[in-house]
Amino acid sequence: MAEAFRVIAELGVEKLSLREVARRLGVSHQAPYRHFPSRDHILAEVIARAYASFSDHLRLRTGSSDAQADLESMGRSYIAYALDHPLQYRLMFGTPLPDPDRHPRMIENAQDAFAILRDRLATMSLRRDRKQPADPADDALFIWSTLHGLASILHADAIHKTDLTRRNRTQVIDHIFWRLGLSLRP
Amino acid sequence: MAEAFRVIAELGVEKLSLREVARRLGVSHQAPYRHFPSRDHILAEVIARAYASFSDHLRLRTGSSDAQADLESMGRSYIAYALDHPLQYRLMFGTPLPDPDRHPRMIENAQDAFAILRDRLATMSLRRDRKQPADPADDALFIWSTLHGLASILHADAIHKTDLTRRNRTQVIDHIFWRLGLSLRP
DNA sequence: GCGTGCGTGTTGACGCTGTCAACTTCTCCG
DNA sequence: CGGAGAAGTTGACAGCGTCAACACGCACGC
Repeated sequence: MAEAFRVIAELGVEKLSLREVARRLGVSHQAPYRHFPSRDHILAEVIARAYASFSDHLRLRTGSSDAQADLESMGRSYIAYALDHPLQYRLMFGTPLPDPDRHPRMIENAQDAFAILRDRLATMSLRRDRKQPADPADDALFIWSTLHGLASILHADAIHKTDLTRRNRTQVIDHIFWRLGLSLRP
Repeated sequence: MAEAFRVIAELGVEKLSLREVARRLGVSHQAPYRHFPSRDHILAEVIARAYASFSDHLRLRTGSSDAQADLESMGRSYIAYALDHPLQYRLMFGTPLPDPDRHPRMIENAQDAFAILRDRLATMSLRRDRKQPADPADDALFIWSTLHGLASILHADAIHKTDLTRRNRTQVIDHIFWRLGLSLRP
């Protein structure tokens, strides 16, 4: 698994091959096949671990008592993960996933990660306004959308250079969090 | 090109192969090579056309005089394209792009699409509040983030079934546009 | 009128990949 | 002690991208 991840890091997902992994480990090209039914199963497992790592990162965040501050903390935690672990983030959200029906563990971990955000945001919504009529999951999706979109754009920018590159990233991020705060203020 | 796109539609990007395209067209496996230097060049061209199609779709939108309504119109136009052309959208934003440095045309078209949004939003920002200190490009990025995030989530949801599937998509979309409107109101 | 590029297509080969099958080796437990 | 099963190995096959060499046909300059 570790070697597979290293191959992805060095050569990219699409260049991941069982034979390359085996070669690096000094074993025959069929040895990995004793542990994974197919190449996609290796990839699915790598992605599943990325989701787990992402979930852990979100869970470990220290919560704040103020709802607004807590939201920002969670959002920044999300973005921080995306920026600190670009490879994992791209694997989770920027890569055609191997046939999900065949890899339930991967999907479970993905849903788990989203559940953390949704539950956190749901309680925060309630804390902010007890009589809020809208489904808190809708707000969770709204925030998730913005966070994911921002992370994706920051990544894409890292690859091909839009004119954003020269702009100060932190300024853009701050601005987006400011707007996000505005939209959720009662 | 058309056949290549068809192959992607039927079998997925990762299964696109020059030989398959040639086979379907009834020519030898090397014939496509006379028109494209490599497989990545075909893919890059398909993606470049997707960006062009996306730009056209955004440009053809009928603008509105009211800034708020115009924003919503543009946003819904964006989401409509993502939902009506899931394949193109995934090619542009959900696939590891072939080495961008080697395919400048693809990047140009991508930047063109973003420029449409940015320019539109910039003039709208000015119309809404002439003394706004923040860089309108920041707002453009904020909105782009939310739109792109929403589109990505709607797509991902179409693939692996999060619990969102049962919820009413239009309700979620409406809610997000409502929040987006709130965040931009002066 | 004729030759000659050149665009297009073809065949064949190479090394890479995933995957299947058969064979070996080792370890552990009844 | 013997056998079962896990793990590794070798060999094969088809599919892929790509390089090289060869074949056709049309359009243009002498």
